[in-house]
Amino acid sequence: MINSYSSADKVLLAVDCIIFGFDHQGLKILLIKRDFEPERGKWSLIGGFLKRDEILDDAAIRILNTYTGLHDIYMEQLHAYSEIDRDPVDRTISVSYYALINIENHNEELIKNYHAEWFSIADAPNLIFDHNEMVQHAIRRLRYRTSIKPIGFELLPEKFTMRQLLELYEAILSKELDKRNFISKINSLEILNKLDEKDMQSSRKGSYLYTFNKEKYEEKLLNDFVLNL
Amino acid sequence: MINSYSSADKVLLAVDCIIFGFDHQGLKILLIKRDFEPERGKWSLIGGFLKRDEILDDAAIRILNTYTGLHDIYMEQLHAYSEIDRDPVDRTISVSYYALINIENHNEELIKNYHAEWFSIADAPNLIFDHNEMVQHAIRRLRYRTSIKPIGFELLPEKFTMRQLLELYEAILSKELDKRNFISKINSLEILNKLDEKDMQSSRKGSYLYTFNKEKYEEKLLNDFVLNL
DNA sequence: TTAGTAAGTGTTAAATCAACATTAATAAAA
DNA sequence: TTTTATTAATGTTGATTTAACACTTACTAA
Repeated sequence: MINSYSSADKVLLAVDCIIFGFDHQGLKILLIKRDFEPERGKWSLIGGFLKRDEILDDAAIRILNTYTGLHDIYMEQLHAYSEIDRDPVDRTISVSYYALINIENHNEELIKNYHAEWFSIADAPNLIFDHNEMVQHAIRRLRYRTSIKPIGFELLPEKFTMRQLLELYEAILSKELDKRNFISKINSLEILNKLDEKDMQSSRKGSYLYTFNKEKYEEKLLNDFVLNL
Repeated sequence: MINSYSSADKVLLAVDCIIFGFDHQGLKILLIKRDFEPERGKWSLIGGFLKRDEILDDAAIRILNTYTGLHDIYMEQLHAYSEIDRDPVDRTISVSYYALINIENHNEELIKNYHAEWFSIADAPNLIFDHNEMVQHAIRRLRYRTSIKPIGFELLPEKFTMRQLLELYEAILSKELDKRNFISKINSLEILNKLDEKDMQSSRKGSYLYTFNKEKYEEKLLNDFVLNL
């Protein structure tokens, strides 16, 4: 009988988070050095087990909060991984989530205590289980997301320069973009506020700072568009 | 301790399949009238439980085969659903898959025995649990898929007319398409073989039959493109 | 005052898209 | 055999979008 609750096998359900951040060095992910078995001492994604009274989205939020201290983070479910021996201890199915966070906002204390660390995508260490695959999958998804929704609000500081935004897009898409075309395409979305203030760090001339127009940004988040960069 | 296997709760893991078919009436899904509790007698997606020695993809294949007799079907994982009481019997997380099948190829015997039936998307009955949501989600995904990969090979008979292909796209995207523009865009993909044979059912003039060029089709499946219809 | 550096800014040719109507082929009916 | 009815097949054009490209400006520090 195909549909029998009694004969069905129960499994552990884990949640693993691919946490993306962005700084002057590019796109990064937050990894943790495991101090528990199995694979103690190796690097892995941040994860945990689903609780009986919890939905997956909440488990992802809880896990992210535990390790970073952050609330109200943009997260999206990605995929369920179910290879039989993906976790050697017990049959565990893992549902991956990716999160976008502002790298400056996390709780450094917490991160240190958990032996977590930011790695540039390019030189991240090898990860346990199928976590490398999860990361690759998440990058593909992030790239896709970038083509149909605005991005940056979650990853950039409140005030940022056009160059920072450009470099964020270049990091995600991993290709060079034409500065002038980029600016006019971004401007056509009408999601930015240009401030009167300049950032004087990067050049003698100084570059104007921008913020996101939260209302318009969120409207665009809901209604997908096509952004050809 | 956040990472403790012993204290973690195990759950049932189900797989539910949104099975799409296409015929002269449009896009359809295969539903089953449950003859087991809970919700006996109501309509639901075709589903089952994950077995201990099975990965999710294989469970989906097994379930689809059980109800339709079909092998080698295009399937894709969609999403994991985890609301606490989504299944009233026991805590069950369900991973949905969508499948594309040629509606003429299924095993009618099997389908009848299981009280399964094809419904047009538009007038499908209300479904149990969160299955309505799963269907909506699957339609959105199918629509997206259609914009970046070729479609039709899985859903149409081996030989088909340009009109059938057009109507398939119209059904999926639920909008009318310009025939001439559609044809030239499809032709530019170079995935069709035009046969010397005509289908005389639909008109006095008769319309040319096409087949998919399997190699080129599969190449396009791998390398996403943008198809603006 | 000068030199150096990154910021800021528009134009154009090429490609793509969207809108649109007439002729062709055939079978059935007269 | 001719006419009629029906759907299939086919290209052009103006509008829009995209991609490529280089010089001037503003400011600081020497």
